[in-house]
Parts: sequence; C-alpha cells; structure tokens
Amino acid sequence: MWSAYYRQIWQTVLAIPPGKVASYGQIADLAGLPGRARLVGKALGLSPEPLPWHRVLRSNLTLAFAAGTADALLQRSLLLEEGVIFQGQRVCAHYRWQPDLSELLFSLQY
DNA sequence: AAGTTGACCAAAT
DNA sequence: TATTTGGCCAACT
Repeated sequence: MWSAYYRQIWQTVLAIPPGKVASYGQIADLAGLPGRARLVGKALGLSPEPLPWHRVLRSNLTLAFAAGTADALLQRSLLLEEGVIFQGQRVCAHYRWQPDLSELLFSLQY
C-alpha cells in the first residue's frame, strides 16, 4: 500500500520517452509535487516494478550517483544504449525531455 | 517529540 | 564552470 505521491511520480517517469532525460525537479513538477525533487529520488528507489529510472538525473545534467560507482556505470550504459551522448560527466543538453501538451495528456489517460 | 538524512534545486558568488 | 547557501519535506532515527 503506497502513498499516492509515489504513484504519481512513477507514472510521470514512465512517460519519459526513450533517448530523453528529465531532472528530479522536473518530474516532481509534472507529477504535481512542486519543490519536492528529493521525494522523487526516494520514490525511484522504492519502485515495486521496473521503471526507466536511468532517464532521471540532476538538473545540471549530471548523474545523481557518484562517478565510478556501480549504479552510475549502469545508468550511463543504459543511456548510451538509448543513444544519449555524454560530454564528460554530463549528458548533452539537447536530450532534455520537453513534453508538449498532447504528450502529457496522453500519459494521463488513466 | 526533536533531530537527521537524502538518487535535489535555484540563486548568489 | 565550481562552490556555497538556504530551502524543501517525507522518512527515519
């Protein structure tokens, strides 16, 4: 039995298209939880089912995990598989997910 | 009940 | 571009 907050967060993360990335704060906003970026990180770790968690990163486009850790390496390779290119520690800015209205409405069809 | 923590963020410096 | 600062708030000590 999960908090409604987490469900909203998970749903929003699922709406991120492959090959795109979003920030924690952005997910929080889209999920109707402005200012609660930290809750997003928490929710990702508690997800009961597979999520495209690797598409979520910090607002400065760096990974949330410390460089060199197993988690960071995994996230990096998952993104590379989707065609996301890195410049040093951060992903190129043009991979940022910029949802338009119809895309958001579609993701809310339930 | 009170203090700490965290897959964060924006603004100022 | 990097670091600091203050803010955020649900979950845990």
